[in-house]
Amino acid sequence: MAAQRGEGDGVVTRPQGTSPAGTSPQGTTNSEAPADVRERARAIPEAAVARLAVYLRVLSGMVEQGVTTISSEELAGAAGVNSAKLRKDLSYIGSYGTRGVGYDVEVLVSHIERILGLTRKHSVAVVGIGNLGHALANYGGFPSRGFPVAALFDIDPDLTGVPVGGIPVDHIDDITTVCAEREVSIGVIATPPQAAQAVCDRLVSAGVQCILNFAPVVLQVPDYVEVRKVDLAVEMQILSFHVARRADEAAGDVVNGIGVDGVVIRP
Amino acid sequence: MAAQRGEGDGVVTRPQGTSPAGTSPQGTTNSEAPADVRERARAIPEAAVARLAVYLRVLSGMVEQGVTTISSEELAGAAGVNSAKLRKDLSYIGSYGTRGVGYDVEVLVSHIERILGLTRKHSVAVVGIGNLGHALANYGGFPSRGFPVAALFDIDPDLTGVPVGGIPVDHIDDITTVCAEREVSIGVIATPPQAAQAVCDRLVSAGVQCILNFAPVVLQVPDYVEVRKVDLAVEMQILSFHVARRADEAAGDVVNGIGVDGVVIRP
DNA sequence: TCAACTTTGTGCAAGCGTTCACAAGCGGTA
DNA sequence: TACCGCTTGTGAACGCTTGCACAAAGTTGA
Ligand SMILES: NC(=O)c1ccc[n+]([C@@H]2O[C@H](COP(=O)([O-])OP(=O)(O)OC[C@H]3O[C@@H](n4cnc5c(N)ncnc54)[C@H](O)[C@@H]3O)[C@@H](O)[C@H]2O)c1
Ligand SMILES: NC(=O)c1ccc[n+]([C@@H]2O[C@H](COP(=O)([O-])OP(=O)(O)OC[C@H]3O[C@@H](n4cnc5c(N)ncnc54)[C@H](O)[C@@H]3O)[C@@H](O)[C@H]2O)c1
Repeated sequence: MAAQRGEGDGVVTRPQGTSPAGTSPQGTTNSEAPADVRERARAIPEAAVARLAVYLRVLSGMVEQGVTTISSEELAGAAGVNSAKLRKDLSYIGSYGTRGVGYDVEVLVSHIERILGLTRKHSVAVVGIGNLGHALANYGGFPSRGFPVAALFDIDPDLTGVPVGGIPVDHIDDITTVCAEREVSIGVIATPPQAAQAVCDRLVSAGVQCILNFAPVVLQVPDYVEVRKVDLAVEMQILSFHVARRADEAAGDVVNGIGVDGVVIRP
Repeated sequence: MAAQRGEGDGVVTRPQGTSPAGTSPQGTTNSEAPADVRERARAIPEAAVARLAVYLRVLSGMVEQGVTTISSEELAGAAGVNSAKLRKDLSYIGSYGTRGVGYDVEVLVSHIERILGLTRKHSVAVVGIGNLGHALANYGGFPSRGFPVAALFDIDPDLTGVPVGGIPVDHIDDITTVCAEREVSIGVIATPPQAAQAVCDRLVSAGVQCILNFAPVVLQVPDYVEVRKVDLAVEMQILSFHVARRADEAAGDVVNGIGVDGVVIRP
């Protein structure tokens, strides 16, 4: 079973856990034209991929503001990273900058989109149309970024046929046919935790190979399926850890009566 | 400004970006009793903290099932990690296992809770009671894990006073007084992206030092504030990247007519 | 054309995090 | 008590990620 990644791995983490759990044994390929692109894509570190998505969002904003050129320093500032890291990240996808000038925003956007596979459409299915499922189905941020929500599923017969965010809910039992019909490539699990593994299994047998899981459970999937998880309780607990650590530090400083300079708990 | 961590960095996380951007200069503390606990807490890698939260969830399930003792191998399986990693993670918080036997589930639970700071209560405020905010306010998983939702805020006057999930929504202008009154320690941002930085600034001046951000923006905060972000579009794009990579590999293999054995795209 | 200046792309070293592998320690058994 | 089998805890090696620092490569202006 493949390990799943997410948040802090923050993360998160990712996240966060980042070993590319044997998606495939390295087949020595040696075709001519697309080979370098493939090799390159394969070589991009997971951490860099996550940041590329962030750069893409920032750059899209820049395009809308009419910015045509940007330096690594500026982009790094806007994305909240070190500029050396940014340049290294961009170097994984090729050399598209101009020394002395910076990067052409549109060129960069199109190359990042290419690397992230955003030139294809990725239809999304949401399973579990409860509180969270409703929010996801209504969320405009998915379709606008190339991830149209194409199907909704629930086990509750009262929901079947009811349109949410413009799409009628299908019964979970129809998952295989509907997913095939609408070419769903990403499944989102928003069911109660008890149902998550079963739903996951059904998604996998329906041919879905990418899963985003909101249920607080560790899903078991075959190696060829990619799972990412979003676990809000875990996020909260990481924040809690930092609160505790900071409180302990403060307590220690008070005990010592030292009052370490530079530490500002609340300025 | 502190960098913010989240997802995958995954693995996330990171999850992902994981450098402890100078929350404080290392003050050399040397008090006696609690010093080792503090030193230890400080030394736990972020990635390990995220996993400890997962172990805790799994262990809580075990307690309910009446399991009293568990080996690293079993727990690792249930948490989806390698058993060596699990043991190392647990070693960061101390030596509470019994060689030849395993770990006492309840002992482990209480120590992880202590390290994660879950012995204190962490009140949560949600800002932006729209689609997502409603789901979060109604989510039972927060209070049940020691994160009571104590306040809700929105800018929409029509929402003010309306109870959501049992708590009446307050106007964003009252954020400082209400947060102080209810001792809010974690702020959750679920507003549109345009409003996120302003909301973040208000949370920070209200004394909130931990922020969980759902808006797709990079927040700028002072060093002493801890930000974690949940960015669903980024998660989707990471999944998309893997689809693309896999498709490229498959294409390459087909071009070569090799058909690398062991690669199962869809079994 | 040339020099001064700006910014990219990257080799390299240091720092983390993961994994291996095994000694140390514990419980059970004869 | 002495032995055996099992499981923990961790030193050490490895590999990924980060950040520095600088040569290479471009622009601008004279
Ligand atoms: N609400 C939140 O803000 C939030 C936050 C974080 C995580 N989560 C997690 O997301 C999941 C959903 O949360 P929610 O608050 O929307 O719960 P919910 O109870 O409101 O909704 C769950 C939905 O799933 C459906 N369902 C149940 N079993 C199913 C099955 N086998 N197949 C298909 N559908 C099924 C139910 O009919 C219901 O409509 C939970 O696992 C929860 O822990 C929720
Ligand atoms: N809905 C989702 O499933 C989803 C998923 C991922 C990310 N997000 C992100 O979460 C955020 C919220 O999404 P949503 O779908 O709930 O949006 P929404 O429009 O339904 O809700 C936003 C709410 O924020 C309130 N608001 C606006 N400005 C405010 C301010 N200055 N102070 C306080 N409140 C303010 C609005 O009145 C509204 O109630 C967005 O940034 C979105 O990108 C949403």
